[in-house]
Amino acid sequence: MPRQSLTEHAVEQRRSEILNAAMTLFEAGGLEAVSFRKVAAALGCSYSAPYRYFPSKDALLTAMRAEAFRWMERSMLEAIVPTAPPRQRLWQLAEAFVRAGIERPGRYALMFFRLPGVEEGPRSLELAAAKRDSLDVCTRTVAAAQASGDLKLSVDPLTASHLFWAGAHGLVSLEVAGQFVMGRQVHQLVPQMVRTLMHGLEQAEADRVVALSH
Amino acid sequence: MPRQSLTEHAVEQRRSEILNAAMTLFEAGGLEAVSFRKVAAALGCSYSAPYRYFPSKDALLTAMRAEAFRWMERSMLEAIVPTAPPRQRLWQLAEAFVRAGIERPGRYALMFFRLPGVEEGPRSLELAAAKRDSLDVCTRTVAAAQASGDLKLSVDPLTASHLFWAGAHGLVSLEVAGQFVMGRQVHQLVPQMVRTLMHGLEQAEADRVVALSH
DNA sequence: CTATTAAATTAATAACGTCAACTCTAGCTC
DNA sequence: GAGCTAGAGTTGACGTTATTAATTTAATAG
Repeated sequence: MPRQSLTEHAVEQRRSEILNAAMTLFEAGGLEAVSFRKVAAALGCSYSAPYRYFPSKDALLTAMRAEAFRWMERSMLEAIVPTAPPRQRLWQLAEAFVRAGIERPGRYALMFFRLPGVEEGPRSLELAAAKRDSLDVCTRTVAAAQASGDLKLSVDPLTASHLFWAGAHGLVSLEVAGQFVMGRQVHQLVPQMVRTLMHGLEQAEADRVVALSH
Repeated sequence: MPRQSLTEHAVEQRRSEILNAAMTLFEAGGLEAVSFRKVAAALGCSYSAPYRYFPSKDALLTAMRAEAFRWMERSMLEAIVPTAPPRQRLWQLAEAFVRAGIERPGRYALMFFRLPGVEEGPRSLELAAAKRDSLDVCTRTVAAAQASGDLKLSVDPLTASHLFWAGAHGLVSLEVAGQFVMGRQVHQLVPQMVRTLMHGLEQAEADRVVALSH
């Protein structure tokens, strides 16, 4: 074998350099500020060099989306105080999710918005994994709260976390995607959403109490 | 005055011809299939002609987004049976929302996804109006249900409709934006979401009952 | 008919994604 | 060390795009 190729680590290094440059560009000027040529210019290399690490712009965008999910996962994990009571951890998580989304609408949009075509390629295990992992944070928190007896829900943790996640995402997305929720701050609506969902999912319990008391 | 300019109606006609062509192209091949040149080709005119009706591609995209909201509004209105009990109308609305989103993910994505840059231009009153009107369908339905006494919520109709809308959108968006809700059909989750929100918002009532019964 | 003027076309520019051909260079075999 | 080799990077090119300026077309008022 002739010339030893870059170590796997070095390749990963390059990849993340390119990715970082692309994210910085995106952060500064939105999607239209992201092009192979600008990324390459920022990196001081030729406009075609990044092709060795990302086969297409689509692949670069997909990697950016995965990175956005990882960032959200980190944001949530950092906000959760491990010593806090389980139920409160769920609140911390919701708050972190919303705060992250509002503070960095671009990154947030990257998570959920289909950019290039209509199809979501089945490719990119990386993106799928990043998605799963970030949702898992929510599922685990719910499961922990439920296991500790701090939270009694009428559905399984996965369903509950889907509902929480969707509720929070719906609100943030409405805020991020335009002044839908017009005069109001999502900050006010999200607690309401979480509280309502909690109460609703505990409803079965309450119903039982009502039924018993009759 | 020399050559009479197109009547306002004729201009509107042209605009919607262009818009329809763009939507058809989008429907068939996603965003990347939409370009002034392809639209013009489909219309049989020069690639620069549409510029007289849409000052930029951004403007065309914005109009497409507004059209997507109008479509959603129509879908919901068509699904609501005016003679049905108010509470059931809310269910019909939610179902219609979800069905529309799942059946035409492209159009749905158009509604909520920021396409070009990160900024949502303050321009386009048309888009803002289309957004408002489609949400209004939900708000009015909730308000009617509440006014008729069929639905007793602990919050005002606007807040409630924001929560319903966000909940449904969150789920559909998760489904549309990728296989997030993995093995499950949103069809199952949406009723759960609506039911949970309803129960949660009626919780105050239930709590009162519980309190009274003690 | 002529002047006027909106509408439409053409030509041109700059940027883009992508690819093929090329150069360069570090290491392997001998 | 000489020469080969393959991977990393560069350049040039092609086709497409959005957008603008210059130009042409055509209809109507006088």
